[in-house]
Amino acid sequence: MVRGMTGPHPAEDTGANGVQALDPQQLGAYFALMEAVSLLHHHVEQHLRTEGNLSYVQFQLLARLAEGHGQLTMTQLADGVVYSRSGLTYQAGLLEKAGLITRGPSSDDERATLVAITDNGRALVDRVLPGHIQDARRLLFDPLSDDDLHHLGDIMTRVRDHMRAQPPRSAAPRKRRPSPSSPPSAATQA
Amino acid sequence: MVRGMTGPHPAEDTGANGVQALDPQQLGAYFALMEAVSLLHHHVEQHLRTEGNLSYVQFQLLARLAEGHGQLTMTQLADGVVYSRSGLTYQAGLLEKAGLITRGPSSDDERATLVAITDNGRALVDRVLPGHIQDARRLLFDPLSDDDLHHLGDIMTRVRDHMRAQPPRSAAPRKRRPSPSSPPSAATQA
DNA sequence: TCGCTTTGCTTCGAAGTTGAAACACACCAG
DNA sequence: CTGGTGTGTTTCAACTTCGAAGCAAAGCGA
Repeated sequence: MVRGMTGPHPAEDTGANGVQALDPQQLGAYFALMEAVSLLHHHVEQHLRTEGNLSYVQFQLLARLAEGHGQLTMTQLADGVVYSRSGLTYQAGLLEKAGLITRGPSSDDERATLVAITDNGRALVDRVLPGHIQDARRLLFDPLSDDDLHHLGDIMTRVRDHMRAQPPRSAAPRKRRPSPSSPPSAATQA
Repeated sequence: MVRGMTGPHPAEDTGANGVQALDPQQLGAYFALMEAVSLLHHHVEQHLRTEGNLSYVQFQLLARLAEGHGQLTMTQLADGVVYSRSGLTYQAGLLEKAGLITRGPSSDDERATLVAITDNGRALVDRVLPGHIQDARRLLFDPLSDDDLHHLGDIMTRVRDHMRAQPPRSAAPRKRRPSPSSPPSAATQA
């Protein structure tokens, strides 16, 4: 995709904006990555839908709640899955109505809403996860060697952590914009 | 991310469903991949929006039209971008109204709609692409070595091609596709 | 304690996305 | 040619998603 960019358009566009050459290898890797994940996402979503009537986001939320056995606030949850807060409110409403999670007030912070997974929710995750993993394995890992897998995990972990260092997407300050380098703290990772 | 699955739950769930062990390395790579791309997608989307008032999908469509200098049908376009056909109709409407593309009938096939990029559209892509690439470079390639980059491109290209081999997402047959709950009578196979 | 700012969440309206159904043409067997 | 099926697009209604605005509690300095 867009490989033709180096054709009609000069690759060395060092003109007014001083952009470096558009490395075709980077372009290729970038677009392949985006398309592959897009395809993977669609397949997985379809699988989750038929298997447990869940969207990928809902699955992520449940999985996140299932791994840590404590409760999480809405914000922690939203940041954990790269999702808007209002969107999370909506999804949490659905999941609660389906009896998969519970929402309750926090004694710690009167404003916060603590979300916890129910037994039903946990059961659903347990029921759906194996198939989900198999799906991902078949689509993603089938054409990869063990070495590839290792390298991929290593690379994407580094990239993810690098991106997490950027200000979290849902934390856009609402009144003032502090310096563009506010350390998001390792709260998410820890 | 769901790493705890190997804890309370036996990793060798070879029970009723015969699922193999959920390889934690695969899990890690998979979730890191999904989250990283999700973050990347959000950043890029925001950039494209402020830079050229485009969504990522719209950019993809224009880029795809810009690289090949011919015209594409709606279906070709939708498949190329991993997008629903109805969604493409909507986006094409916006892009056409913005004067970035043109839609016209095909002389070849009376049903088809041929989409072509306009000079304005091409100019917009040229204007936005460098910054887009720089963005991706900063977020994605910054923490990677040349070797990593090479490996990543290689891996994702293979994965993408592997997934493309699966039936394209928008090609679900429309007639003989009774839902698993519709036909109480065995009318499926007549 | 009183104000002012920040933070956690929800509500609201607008925009985007999707699959199913509707259309219209293409293609093939008879 | 005629009927039946397949294919390319759009329309439609329902659902999701998002950001902005709103509300309430927390934090902080005077």
